[in-house]
Amino acid sequence: MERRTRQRDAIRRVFEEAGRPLGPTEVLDAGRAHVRGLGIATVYRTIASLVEAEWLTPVELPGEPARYEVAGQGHHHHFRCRTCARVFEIHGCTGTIDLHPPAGFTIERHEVVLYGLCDTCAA
Amino acid sequence: MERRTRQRDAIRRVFEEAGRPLGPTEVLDAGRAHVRGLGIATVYRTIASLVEAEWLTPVELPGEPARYEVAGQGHHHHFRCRTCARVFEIHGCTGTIDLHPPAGFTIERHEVVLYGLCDTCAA
DNA sequence: ATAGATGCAAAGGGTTTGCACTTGA
DNA sequence: TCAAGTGCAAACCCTTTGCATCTAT
Repeated sequence: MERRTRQRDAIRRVFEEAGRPLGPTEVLDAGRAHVRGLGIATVYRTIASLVEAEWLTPVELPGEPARYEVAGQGHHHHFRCRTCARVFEIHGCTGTIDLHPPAGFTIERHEVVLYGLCDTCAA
Repeated sequence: MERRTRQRDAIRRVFEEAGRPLGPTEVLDAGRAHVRGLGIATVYRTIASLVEAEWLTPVELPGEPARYEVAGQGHHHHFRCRTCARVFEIHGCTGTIDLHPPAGFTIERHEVVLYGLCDTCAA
């Protein structure tokens, strides 16, 4: 991520305007509105360097290709709509999980993924 | 899943003896100890029909190919060892998660995945 | 000018499918 | 017997990589 290019500006802008985690194909589609001929390889390479630069964070859900969101948003969970398949960030979730692992197992972290209907699809 | 074959017996046995979720490659490797020349396509097809028959349940973890476990074990979470990458079933976990989704969002279910060190790798 | 970035196409990994051969009932 | 099941190889999908071309500095 050394030079500033139209492609990279467009890809960053797509993430900023989306406000939710996006997959490479979603980025490609939205990015082509800004840069005609944008290639999928450029999307993947740019995402990789933005993750490396900690400007993006990977969001991985079970059984699906990785999405990415703008980094630095603090602790939150992710919500996937079962109808439109879009993923949203859910802030303000609290809760505790009491873990009783088998003897000898050490739990270092956990991931929580929520599923349901988003506002648009529920309407 | 209409005929009984050496391959299918071997694959079911591999799952029963493993006692933890297995991926197709793990099944292939273990299955070849019982049936020489076992093919990966047969593993995939047999897993698919065992899932269809509800004898197996898919276990999907973020960013990884699906694993499968013997069905009918009630509610439990999954634990992935960061060192050996094996996945274990964790029963007896309790906890609550207070969810405060945005207005209009409906949460129907959630998934929890635990990460850490298994007993063997911690030793 | 020139090294970094891009786009295309080919290559990679995991999974699925087509097809001729094998085998269970 | 003969349709279901198997193994191989090719096809697929998503992602990464090689390479000639383009471009920001």
